[in-house]
Amino acid sequence: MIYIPFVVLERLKEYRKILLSLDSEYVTSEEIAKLAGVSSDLVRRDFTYLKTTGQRKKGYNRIALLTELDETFAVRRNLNIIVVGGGRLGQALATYDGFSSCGVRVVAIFDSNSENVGNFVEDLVILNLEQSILRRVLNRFFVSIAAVCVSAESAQEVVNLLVENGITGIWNFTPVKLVVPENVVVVDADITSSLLTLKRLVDKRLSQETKVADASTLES
Amino acid sequence: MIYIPFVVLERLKEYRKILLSLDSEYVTSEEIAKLAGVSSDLVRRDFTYLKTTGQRKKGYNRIALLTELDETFAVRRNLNIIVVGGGRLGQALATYDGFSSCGVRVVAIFDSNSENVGNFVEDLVILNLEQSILRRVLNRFFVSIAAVCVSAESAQEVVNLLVENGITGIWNFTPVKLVVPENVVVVDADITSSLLTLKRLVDKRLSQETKVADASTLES
DNA sequence: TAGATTGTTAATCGATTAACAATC
DNA sequence: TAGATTGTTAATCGATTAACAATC
Repeated sequence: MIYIPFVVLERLKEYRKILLSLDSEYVTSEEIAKLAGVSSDLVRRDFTYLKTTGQRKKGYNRIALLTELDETFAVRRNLNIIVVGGGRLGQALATYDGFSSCGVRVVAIFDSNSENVGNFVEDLVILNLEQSILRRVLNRFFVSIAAVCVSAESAQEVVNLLVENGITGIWNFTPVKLVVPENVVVVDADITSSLLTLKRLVDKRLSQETKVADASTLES
Repeated sequence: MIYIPFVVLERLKEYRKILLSLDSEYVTSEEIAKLAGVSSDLVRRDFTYLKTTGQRKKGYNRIALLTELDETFAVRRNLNIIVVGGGRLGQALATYDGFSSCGVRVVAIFDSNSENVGNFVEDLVILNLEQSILRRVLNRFFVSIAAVCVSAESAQEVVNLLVENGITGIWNFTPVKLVVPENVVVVDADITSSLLTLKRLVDKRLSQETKVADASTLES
């Protein structure tokens, strides 16, 4: 597996999304660049981390690029995960359409609230988050990844239980900074981060508008 | 508003999360650095973008730092948004606990599926996504931001409608690359991006394990 | 052919780290 | 005081851009 710098990976994901939105046979670095908001030089430079090469005057074969990007992100490789937390978010996640096209399968959904246990979320029954059941599911389906959608208050406790029972990857949908052993990986996915980006953008725009208004006032 | 580079903003969000997870009066750059997985030099350098200064031998006042970070991300400033899409994800978002502490209020939830219209999501009724109703809500509550949680298929169409009616900020929960006019901002929030990060990490770990296994095989 | 586009080298720019004086 | 920690300067490192030869 070739090492690819973090910033490049982030852009490759964006290029992938762009390629999925197009439908022509060939795309040029310039086309991709425009949609991604970067320079075409950067796009070509990023593609040097891939094996796929372009054709002069034509550009890159869109499907070939997509295929390699899917390999880069292991899209085709099947991955079984569990969802922990049977609230609205957990349910939304457990039934997320996009998983099938990314090789992800939710094999079970857990909740520690006995009110939710036993309820159906489409064709999955919410299981009691309890050591023996958890272990059986993890072994049976070779699960090492858990999507954690519980309340902020119980997040760390739940994660501890998961880790004790062999989970080595946490997909963290809570806003909590989780503490885990070295061998466990946390990928943060809660919306706070993008929310703060949004709020700063709105705030920036407001202050710019104020500036513009001030300027016009001065001019008049 | 002081300009802060993108990468620094991303780290500031992480520091904020870390500071929220601690409870001491003072924190040192070293403590934060350890939890964030960066060097303490970098933390101090990042803090030069803020007005808050530390105290030698003591570190930084945690609350003072948090207060300034909250200002940086406009956490206290109230922002009214609408949620578009009344499915599981839309419902999860409309009832998201974290909004209140970030100054965000969901003032309405829309859906174009007549089956969902009229249903309650806690104390909000799902409204019909229709121009006249939309306009009235946007004017009444001074809304410029819409969280879009509709299906991938209808995403672009829905966004067009929103933009035509004055929405200038899209919080995009669909995996679609949206096309919008220049004056409209899109902040992507769908989980595909973090999912691909997760899958690559898992894949990397698997290939490392294979390598280790190979090595031991060779040794034996 | 001429024009368009890739792929790559060299130059620039920006971000991180190393180092350390200041000082609580 | 001595030790710990900040804040900043200088050195390094890495990432982006500029430029252009190759060529379809």
